[in-house]
Amino acid sequence: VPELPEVETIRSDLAPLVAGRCITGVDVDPATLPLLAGTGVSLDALRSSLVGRTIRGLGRRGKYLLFELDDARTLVVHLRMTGRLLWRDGAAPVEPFERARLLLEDGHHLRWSDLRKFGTWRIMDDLAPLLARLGPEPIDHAFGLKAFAATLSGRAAPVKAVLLDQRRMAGLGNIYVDEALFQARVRPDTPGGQVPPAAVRRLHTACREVLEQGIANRGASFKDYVDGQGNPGSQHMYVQVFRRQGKPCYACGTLIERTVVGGRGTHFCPKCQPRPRRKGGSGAA
DNA sequence: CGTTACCTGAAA
DNA sequence: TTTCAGGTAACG
Repeated sequence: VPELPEVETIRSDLAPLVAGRCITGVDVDPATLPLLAGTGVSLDALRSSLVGRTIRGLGRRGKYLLFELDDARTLVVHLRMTGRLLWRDGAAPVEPFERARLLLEDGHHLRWSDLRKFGTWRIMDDLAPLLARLGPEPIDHAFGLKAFAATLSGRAAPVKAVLLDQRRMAGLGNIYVDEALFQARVRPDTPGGQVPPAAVRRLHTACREVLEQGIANRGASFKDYVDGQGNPGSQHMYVQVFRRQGKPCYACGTLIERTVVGGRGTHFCPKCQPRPRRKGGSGAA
């Protein structure tokens, strides 16, 4: 249940282990294959794309992991809700909910575990169509306030929905969005276009900071997420609002509330994150 | 734009 | 037994 910090942690764990290694085999549970690789993709086709290829490097864009292959193609992996990629000795026991594995020349395996089978592996010749669907990285300092403000400007959708939309910016998910909105003191259901300018500035900074904190803490392990070695992160110990409904706000003591915004469970402090004043308050706070 | 479906297990 | 889950694509 990986968002940008969790995917980045896995990437940084696995990159030095897989770089320069040749793939010597691929196994996939037949019942999972059409969900994992796409309907109509045979195991033979997947093997012919991967076996014999050397992994040049491991990249990331948004929540996608990019295994760069030596034939200029890319194995694009998305973990969705419960996907895991685990670096294991070839003799290690089968993982819980293991659905696939990549065999590497040094005897290690990358084990793919995915309880809910939502995760995907796709071989892509050209990443352009994928990248075109993704907005900028919120942690990229080149993604400035002006561009950020433009994504919110004029939008009627709740600011939370805008921040979750991977086409506008890529990498935030439900945990970090709630945390960023708390840090910026913005109520999640505020229409994007009605977030006051000062709050837009705070939110721009908050999105970067919560993601960077998540990376520093190696991700949030509420339930399913583990890193590339199978170890949990610690970011869940430091969340301010996510899944803290009914508990006191660390800043003011008011009880955290839970609602649904954009179809997602949403957590906020009703006092620290007030509704913006609608009339006469359109100027900077 | 909001809602539904995809899949499975844990928790209520 | 029912509801819920950190994601996204496909609906209406």
